[in-house]
Amino acid sequence: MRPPKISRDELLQRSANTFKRLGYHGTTMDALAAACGLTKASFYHHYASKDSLLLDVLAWSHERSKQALFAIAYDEKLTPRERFLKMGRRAEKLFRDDSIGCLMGVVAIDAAYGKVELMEPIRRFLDDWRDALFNLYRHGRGEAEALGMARQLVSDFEGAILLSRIYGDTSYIDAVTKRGALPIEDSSQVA
Amino acid sequence: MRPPKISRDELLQRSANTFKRLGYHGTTMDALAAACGLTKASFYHHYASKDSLLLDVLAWSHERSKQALFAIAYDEKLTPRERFLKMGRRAEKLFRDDSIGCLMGVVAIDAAYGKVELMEPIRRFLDDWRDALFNLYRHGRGEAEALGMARQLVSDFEGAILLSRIYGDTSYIDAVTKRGALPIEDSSQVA
Amino acid sequence: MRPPKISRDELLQRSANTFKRLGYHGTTMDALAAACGLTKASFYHHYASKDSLLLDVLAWSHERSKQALFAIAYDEKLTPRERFLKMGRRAEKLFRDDSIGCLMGVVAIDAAYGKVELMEPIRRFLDDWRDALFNLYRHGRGEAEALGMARQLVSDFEGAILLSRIYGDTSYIDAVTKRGALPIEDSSQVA
Amino acid sequence: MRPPKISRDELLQRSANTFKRLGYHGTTMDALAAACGLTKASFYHHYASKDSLLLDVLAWSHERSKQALFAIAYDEKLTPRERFLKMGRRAEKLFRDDSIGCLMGVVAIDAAYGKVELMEPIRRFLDDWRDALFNLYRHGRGEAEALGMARQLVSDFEGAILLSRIYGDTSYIDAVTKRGALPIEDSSQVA
DNA sequence: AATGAATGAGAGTTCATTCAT
DNA sequence: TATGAATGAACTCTCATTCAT
Repeated sequence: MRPPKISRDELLQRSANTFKRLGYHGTTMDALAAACGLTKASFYHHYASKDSLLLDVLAWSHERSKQALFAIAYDEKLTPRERFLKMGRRAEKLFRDDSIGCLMGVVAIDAAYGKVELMEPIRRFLDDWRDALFNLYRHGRGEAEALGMARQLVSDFEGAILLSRIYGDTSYIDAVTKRGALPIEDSSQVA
Repeated sequence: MRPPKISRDELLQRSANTFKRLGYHGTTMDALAAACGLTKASFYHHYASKDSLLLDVLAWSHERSKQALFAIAYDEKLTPRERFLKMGRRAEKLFRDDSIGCLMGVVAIDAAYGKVELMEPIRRFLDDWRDALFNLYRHGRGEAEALGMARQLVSDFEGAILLSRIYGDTSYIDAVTKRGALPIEDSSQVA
Repeated sequence: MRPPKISRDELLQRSANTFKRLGYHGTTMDALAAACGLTKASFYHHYASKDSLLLDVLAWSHERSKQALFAIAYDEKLTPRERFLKMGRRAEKLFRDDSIGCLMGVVAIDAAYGKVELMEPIRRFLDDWRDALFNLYRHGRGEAEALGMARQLVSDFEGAILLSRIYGDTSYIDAVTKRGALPIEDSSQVA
Repeated sequence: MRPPKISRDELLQRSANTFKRLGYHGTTMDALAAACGLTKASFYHHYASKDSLLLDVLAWSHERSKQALFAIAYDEKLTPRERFLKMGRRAEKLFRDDSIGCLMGVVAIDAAYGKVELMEPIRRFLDDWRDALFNLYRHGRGEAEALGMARQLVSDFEGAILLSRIYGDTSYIDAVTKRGALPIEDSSQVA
């Protein structure tokens, strides 16, 4: 049988970027198909509907962030401070891919109003991010305080990503990273 | 000539809320008309197009924030700290109106990709907000530092508004206010 | 406001004829719109979907048959035999309109498989037709027998309409009328 | 060269049933392939197009009815009356296969409007049926009268099949058989 | 022969906008 | 100004058919 013109992974990546750039409503099936080098009809061979595609894109995007971003927080080869700074650099890179923005934030604003099936995956993504940061903040302070700081940091990052998009300037993300690193004691000193 | 069924101000307010709730692409002319108690055709007596309406809505929203939010920063009857805390309370109220969100952020994500005529008003809004905060941070520190803090605070607020929308919990906004107030010395002590 | 290009009644009539001629699946929204002198988009101003139109068309068609066909069976100014013959002539005319066929039979074959919301209106139509014929057969024989005869006559008519469509020859309908009239005693003789 | 997964006969049988159930327009190539346990692409190795398949299905269905139904009329081992009653029982069985309906009637209503290439095979089928019945009615009456009776009986059967489909009750077919048997003198008496 | 992938044409539907009273 | 009706363009999705292994 004829070989696929695009792999599932590539398709999801390009669809994610398209959704991120244009928003859910702003993204047409034609735009998605074009981004994947397919015709509209061919695209439906891979996904039965725009909605089901979005759900898979959200799941794929979450998984990818887990591996490329959140996992850093649990990398025991680095000090907490190093992990945090690495996460900041990685975030700046991930959220700059193709266009500046966070797919989850975009969908939350653009399509998710009152739709539980979309809000839930988005919240799970943010929860995972928060938990990763919490893991870096927990040392040397109470759980509640660390959790509050982690929550706020996710919020800070989302704001920075949004402002970066608006001003076309990713320094907002760097600034959040810098500020967030301050309360993390360098473990090498501790050790 | 019949009298208008709805005032210009009321129409802009309701349109702003509808855009904020559903996003630009998610808002249909039918939804706008319904929100204003008009038929779609009648709505066009007030605004010639969805785009021109949006521009007016952005301007109206900016003006409103100027008076209701940014102006607080220049109220000499209050100490800087009092002004800041009042701005935080007012923000929490404004961005919770009808649905949680910031119209500017919504439009930036949903409709503004590559459209200068939309990005410019949005940036001007954020700049004004930043300037207001800058005015509270300038005392007792250098201009550059104060400007950086103000810039970051706007970003923090936008992130908090987004997370508040996603989690249905405006405490994110309060947390930003609380943290942002810390570096502002209480003028009453100073005076 | 602009005057409608077509009345509700005319629209339903023309839609009914189009469905009857082309079947449900064979009838496109374009065909319906063209039959009514409207564009496809304008057609949606009158009906929200092809399905909801079909339901209204079935109801309209039923009502029309009630008044133009079934009512004859209860016209006390005529003898039962006269009524029956008049019904036959009217049927031949109704089911020849625009194209030979019975809308209910067409939809039953073309769209109704397993769909209760379509089968029910179709059955109610046939039941009303049967009841009308029953009213003509009940005199001089038992209820059960008359009911059986009426049921079979409806079946006969539907078959005749189908064969008339296939052979392009409405004499099948006349033949059913002639045969069905035989067991009805002429009341004038009775009186 | 792999052996075919399905025989030509089986494929035609299943396709016939699918067309009968869903109508021509309602039957998709996917539905046909699924009914035959093939993929859509594989199905095209057997038939080049939906239309050419339909023609073959009509021919196959005609041939099958000839052997299983019409031939009974010429079985000299039975009396005309016995033949007729056997035909009725067989019809009830054939037209109940998979779903209640007559493929020819379904196609006539659903796809054949104005298409000679479809109407002709359908008419030939009905003509053959009529001729078979004519063979049973010719004894003891004029040719013209017998032909008229046969024509009407085919019409009666088609109506009964349609009503059976609509009401989910094959007793309509039995009733037609019973009535149609009356004018056939029992040859055993004659012989 | 079998099949997963691809596709042009078209179907049903929505939408921003215009018309005519 | 208000509004029911009308509409071209575009959108999501389906379908019969073809391609390439």
